[in-house]
Amino acid sequence: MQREKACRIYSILAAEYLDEDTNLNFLDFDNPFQILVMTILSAQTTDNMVNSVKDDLFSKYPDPAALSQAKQEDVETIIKKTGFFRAKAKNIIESSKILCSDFGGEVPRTMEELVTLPGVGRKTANIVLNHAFGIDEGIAVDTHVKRVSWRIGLTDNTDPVKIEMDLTALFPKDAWGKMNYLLISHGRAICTARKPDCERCVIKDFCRYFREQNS
DNA sequence: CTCCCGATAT
DNA sequence: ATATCAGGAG
Repeated sequence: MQREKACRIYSILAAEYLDEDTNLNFLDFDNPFQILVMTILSAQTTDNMVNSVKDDLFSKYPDPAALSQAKQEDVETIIKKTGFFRAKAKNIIESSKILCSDFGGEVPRTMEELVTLPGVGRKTANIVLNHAFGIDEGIAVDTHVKRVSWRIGLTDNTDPVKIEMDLTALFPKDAWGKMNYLLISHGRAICTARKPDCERCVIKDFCRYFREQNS
């Protein structure tokens, strides 16, 4: 994929999904601690499901100090709807302990430090860096970004790290956060996993998958 | 690679 | 009934 073509795709998607008021968030957070915890909870569930437990979770555990001392069973009950609740409860409690012991109770601002937290991989770290601190370290590659960028032909890889390298090479740095948002928006609305609605797709003329379906 | 796990769409 | 959802750890 050439940069010029990628840039064209970006422009079309931006016109479709971005306006001046778009905040680029799917998770409803108030501070870095919240976006960190909520992104850990977002694995293999919907953003709406994570947003629905926000108030119950943070009214009881508003900061790392409080969550680090929580009973795992109590946290499990609150976050159960998000799935993987035992592993996630353990991870957000343990991560809170590390925030207190190693980072002065603050969310660290580097990739290397963030991925030391249990439940935090490269995707979650990229989300925290971009949304909490406005840092474009890379592009968060989740299931939507992976599927849509592969279908379009922005990448030929299936490994998330390689996909991220392809995408960051293709787009200017100040577009990385927006590209993540655009690919997810398009993946949810049109380029769905099961039955993509190619007829209503605004970038079908640039899409490898659409071309192959009609050949 | 498997496991973690509930809610929803198809 | 089964695939899928803002993934990560072992």
